[in-house]
Amino acid sequence: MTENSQQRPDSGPNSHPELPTQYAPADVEGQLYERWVERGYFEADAKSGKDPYTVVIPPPNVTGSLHLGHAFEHTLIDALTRRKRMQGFETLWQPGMDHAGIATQNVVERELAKEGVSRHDLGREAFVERVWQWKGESGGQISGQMRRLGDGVAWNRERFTMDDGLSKAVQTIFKKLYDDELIYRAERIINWCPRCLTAISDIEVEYQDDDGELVSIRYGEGDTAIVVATTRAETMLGDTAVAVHPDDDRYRHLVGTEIELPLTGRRIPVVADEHVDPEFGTGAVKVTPAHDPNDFEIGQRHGLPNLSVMDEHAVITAHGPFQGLDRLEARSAIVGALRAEGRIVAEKRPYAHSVGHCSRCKTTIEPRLSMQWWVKVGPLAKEAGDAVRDGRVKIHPEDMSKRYFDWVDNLHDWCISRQLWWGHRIPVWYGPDGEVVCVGPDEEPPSGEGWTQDSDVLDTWFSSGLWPFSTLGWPEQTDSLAKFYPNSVLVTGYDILFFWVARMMMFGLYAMDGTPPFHTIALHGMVRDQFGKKMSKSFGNAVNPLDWMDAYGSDAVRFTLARGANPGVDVPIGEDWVQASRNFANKIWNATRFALMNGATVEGELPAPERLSATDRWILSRLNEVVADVDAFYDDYQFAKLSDTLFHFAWDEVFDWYVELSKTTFQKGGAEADASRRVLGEVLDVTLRLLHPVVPFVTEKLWTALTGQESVVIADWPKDSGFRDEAAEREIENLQQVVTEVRRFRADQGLQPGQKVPARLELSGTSLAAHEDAMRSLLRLQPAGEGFTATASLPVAGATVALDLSGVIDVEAERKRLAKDLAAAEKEKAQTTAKLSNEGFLAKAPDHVVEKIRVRQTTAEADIARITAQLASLPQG
RNA sequence: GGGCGCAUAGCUCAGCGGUAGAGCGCUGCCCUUACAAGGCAGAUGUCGGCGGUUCGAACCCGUCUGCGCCCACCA
Repeated sequence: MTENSQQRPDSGPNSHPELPTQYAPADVEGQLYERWVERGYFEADAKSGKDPYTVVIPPPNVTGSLHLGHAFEHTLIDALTRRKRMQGFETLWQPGMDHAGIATQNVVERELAKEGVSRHDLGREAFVERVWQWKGESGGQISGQMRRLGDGVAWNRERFTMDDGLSKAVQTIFKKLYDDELIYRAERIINWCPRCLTAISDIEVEYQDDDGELVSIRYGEGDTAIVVATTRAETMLGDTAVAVHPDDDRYRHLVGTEIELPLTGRRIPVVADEHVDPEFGTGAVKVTPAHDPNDFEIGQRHGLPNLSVMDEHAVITAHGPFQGLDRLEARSAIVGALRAEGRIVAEKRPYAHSVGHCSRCKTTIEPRLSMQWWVKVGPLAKEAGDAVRDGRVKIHPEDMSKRYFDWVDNLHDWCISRQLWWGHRIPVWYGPDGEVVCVGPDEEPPSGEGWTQDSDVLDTWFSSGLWPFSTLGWPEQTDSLAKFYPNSVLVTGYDILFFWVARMMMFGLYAMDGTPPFHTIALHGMVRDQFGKKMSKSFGNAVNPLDWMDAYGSDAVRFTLARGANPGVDVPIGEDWVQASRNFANKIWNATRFALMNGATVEGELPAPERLSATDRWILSRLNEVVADVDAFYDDYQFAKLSDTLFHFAWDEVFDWYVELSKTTFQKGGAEADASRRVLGEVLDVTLRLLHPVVPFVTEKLWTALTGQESVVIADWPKDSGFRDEAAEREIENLQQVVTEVRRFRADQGLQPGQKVPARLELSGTSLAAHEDAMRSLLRLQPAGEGFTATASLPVAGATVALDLSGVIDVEAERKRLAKDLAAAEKEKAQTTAKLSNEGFLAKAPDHVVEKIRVRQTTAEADIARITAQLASLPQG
């Protein structure tokens, strides 16, 4: 805290009995949240007669704690659902967590490693027990963070992807897919992580350019010599052919013959295959069907044997001098041996090429031939694409749908089995005589001698793909499922569009008879640091949201995040900005204090417009415009815009102008003051309700103090009453113009803000006459007493403010400033005049634009007259 | 190799055909009885370069340059 935070005592005429001069989030947030939960505000009733509004949480992994990206996502979902709840929907914000198979298993394995224990030391059962233990701790931490953030989730419905109900859902859909022949088992080349010792799916592989070495090796001798190139020399031990293009004249004579494979004493055939690009390299490719996906396909086409030469740890198993070497050791050993034989004809190093890495542990992926379970995605993906194509599901922002189609329309089959211990066990049993039985959820697994269950578990996305309906009780036909499916909107990051969103679409359509899991997919961006850099632990710029919540309050963190949330775009966030949001919360706090101390009220009907001052009519008119704007932004998921709109309306218009103007009104008292107290109450009441979904805590505290009601959580969402008063809006704009102009003059003249100046206001013939007292108060103007001499005369907006600054005024400074303004006004007049004499413009520009230019011209002319008059009124010197 | 996106004030970003905007930062004055986590006033941009369309372009089209992201089985 700075020295400035030294406070005035919280007593005396400016104190409020309950609200101190500074908002202290820590004092209110925790207890408010617990009260909301206790009162059951966030629970959702499946039997309610209200229309449903459903959003599921993108289930956080139970791998640790939430980061700022979660805080961001939760802020958006919470704002959406809080508004809908206030609008009277039966609102469900479904909480839960994801077991996150491989990620969690890795975390727990790392924990064990610290104790010097491997999972194999524990054995499967004990290890899984250990992971459950971890889940308990980590899960508690996560829900604690969610409470701090203010997430209005239905805690009584919390689910976990591994709980009984969801496991049953997994088994049910597995069985259904199996019976429909959309799940099958096959031996293929898969992405193998030699560290995690499991297969992973295509999207779990991250490609990056690594430096390697491209060696060109001569196979065969003399006439039969063919040069092939590789970055993975060790795989040559498993080569079972060399392939060339069928039309390649260079090799035509060799197709069908056999050549010698160096180091092995084996002879391998030369085959012709369309896949080979004759333009690339030498136009000849070594074929290793067991260790490369392309080669595997070539092998299939030509009936080549699949020769595996590495085990699951990527250690060479092929007999000979290289047996037992790790793949990288083997690589250099083999290159060395080939070089010794004079087989290496070229080496290129470094050779940057794209290499796949395990997204969980960054280990280089080894393509490996393996028996795995697969989902046949073709028919499912077709449906998932069509649902978006025909508009049943909308992707927001829309240009993200291109990415979606690109993926859904070009999908390979999905490898769903994982050689892990943490996850849903594959419900398939193998019999002693090679029987394969898929067991449904209500069936007994086959028992007896020799029957064993498949030891693999399912990809974690298999269960999270069911999340929109499994959390509602599916496969049981529950009331909740009937009420809350499909979900209203899915709010999630564009980074898991493929991992999660596409899978939910496929499974939702499949399991729920063609009903897509949600109406809208609202994609948000990634949280970045204040310089737009990706946040990561290794880069040292990752922020624990709790730290900022402790320092500035949850509302401040939420408001900052919401204010940066442009659809689909990454959101940078810095501590300075959180401070600014904290300041905003404090500003709201103090404005409401002011209102309470001055008797603002929400009691009784709002007085009819005829009984209100222009100031009151102006702010009510603006208030309703803001209600309409905010609604439109919410419906379009424009969180940044709605937050910004509220920020500026509250601070600039309500706090800086309306509250300041109301001080004069309250001082004068009478019927106008009474009406104004009611209007101020109304404005704050509505503004706090509008702000509540984004900054729930401070608004709850203040709104209940203002209204005496139970909670803003269950208050009605404001409606645009339709009231507009453009005349009043123009009138206050004029007032603002005059006040600003005179303030500027005062500042330019170096007058102290508090210094009183004698002045005469000429307001007759303008709409500003009623505001004289307010203007005098805002501008520190005294009545023009005896001996008043107007040394400066400021005509603005039809009014004139004459000031007596005898002996104080700096005539030269003012003359200079006016000259500058005059030049600007004259330039403006010239520009607009030119435009208005442009025939093309007049002929083609729309009326409202022409009208706008006319107004600008008129304004410029008025400014010229005003400034000229001001110049003339300056004392000659 | 394909696809998408971005280049606007010192920083991070809105604006996407009719006078250049916000927050933070910056300058000056002020503890004016809601708030110094504040008030008032102010400065700051050939809207990446070059062409084109248009009465008019930060905004549309083409092109170049520099970034970023996604997808892909180039040995």
